Amino acid sequence: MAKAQKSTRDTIVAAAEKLFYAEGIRAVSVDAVAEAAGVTKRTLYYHFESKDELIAAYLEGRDQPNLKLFQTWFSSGEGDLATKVEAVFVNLARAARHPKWKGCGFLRTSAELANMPGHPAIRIGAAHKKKFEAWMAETFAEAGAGEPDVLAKQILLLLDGSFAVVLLHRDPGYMETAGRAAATLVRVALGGAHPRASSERAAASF
Amino acid sequence: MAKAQKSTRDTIVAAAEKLFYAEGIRAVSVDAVAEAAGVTKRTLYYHFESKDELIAAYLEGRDQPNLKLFQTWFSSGEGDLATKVEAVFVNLARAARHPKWKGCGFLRTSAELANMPGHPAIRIGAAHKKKFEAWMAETFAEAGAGEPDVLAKQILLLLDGSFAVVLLHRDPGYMETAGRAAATLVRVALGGAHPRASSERAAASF
DNA sequence: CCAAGTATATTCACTAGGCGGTATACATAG
DNA sequence: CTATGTATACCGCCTAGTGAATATACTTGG
Repeated sequence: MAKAQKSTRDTIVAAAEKLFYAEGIRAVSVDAVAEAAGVTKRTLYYHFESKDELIAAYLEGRDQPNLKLFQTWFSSGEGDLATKVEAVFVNLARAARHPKWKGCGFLRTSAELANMPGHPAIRIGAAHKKKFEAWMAETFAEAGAGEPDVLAKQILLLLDGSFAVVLLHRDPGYMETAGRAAATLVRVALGGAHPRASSERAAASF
Repeated sequence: MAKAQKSTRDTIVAAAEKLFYAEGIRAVSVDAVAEAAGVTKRTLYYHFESKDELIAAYLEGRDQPNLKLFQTWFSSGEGDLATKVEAVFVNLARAARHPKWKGCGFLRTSAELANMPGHPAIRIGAAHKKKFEAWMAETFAEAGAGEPDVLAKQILLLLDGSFAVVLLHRDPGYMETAGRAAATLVRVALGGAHPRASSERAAASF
């Protein structure tokens, strides 16, 4: 169903995605996107009201594919839950070794637009990360982990941390280190034993 | 030593810091920095060769103060090592609740300049984070933690992850969650016991 | 079954202002 | 009188966004 024939709008979004991800939002002009898409700027502005709307469309288009990718990586992990979580990080490290890798488009956009807190693109990014977190929380809950919501947030923190750190140092090894940390946290939450199993100190000390 | 009298150069850097941090690098023009500093653009270009050099000076100026702040927060934690590490995150959460907080200037800059990997500002940011990591590693080594270098990287990942996540969601609660994760990892590395104490699976499974 | 009309999609040419950076000249201090 | 620092004015280019005309595709009337 749905003809595969690429509409003009899709062509523009595809060009925007490539450029925005490679160069950054503010570094790429609307003219550049239009030229890369093979249309005039006026045509672009027929399909999008503003550059901001184009940015939003770019991220909107990355939401589902990215989530699917994480889920595929997770499923590919052979072993217990901790190993599957770690597999996400190992695969991410592999992806980060590709020369065109430039971090997480959602996080980079939120960094660039930090002075526009309500920007639609930021809301889309926030929703994307919330979906990841919800998926993780559900997975942990099914496995019977203590405080699955907290654990999900911690995995997200390690994931986004590795995006940020690897972008800065250009050393994907950090992702594998993050994966080990994630696996440790999962095992503590599951096997739950040795280091004060994390309950009943819910708020942090001071 | 060193007269406190603010030189023109320092005034410019101070103005650049305020604007770059609040609005982002590419969103702020050289004219805007000059005006905020109360000098003409030509004067600014007498003290700095280019905008890139000004960006580098901005981050250079944040290096030591930021590190000192982390160390102060760490020392303020009353209790064992894990509690002191957690204190860094708790204090960071408090800072992040300030309305002018806009994440980590180093990480945001590296996100904005992701298409210029060798940029001086990125090198300064990388060096800054390495200093943090080295300080953590040394602290953990003194405490006799297993694999202090790995643990230091994991704390850094949680720290930078919380910068990224909180910038996106505007929910400093994530920092406290990261602090709990950090404390757990420290306890596992110190008390070292229950969940396969992390040695001898150094590389990740596949 | 074709003509007229209309909605969609696209183009060229343009604006008004902002951008990083500079040529030149002037002040002040040693 | 020279070195350091500051100012005015400017350059060429790029920026997001637009006005008006046009081409294509679908409807509708006869």
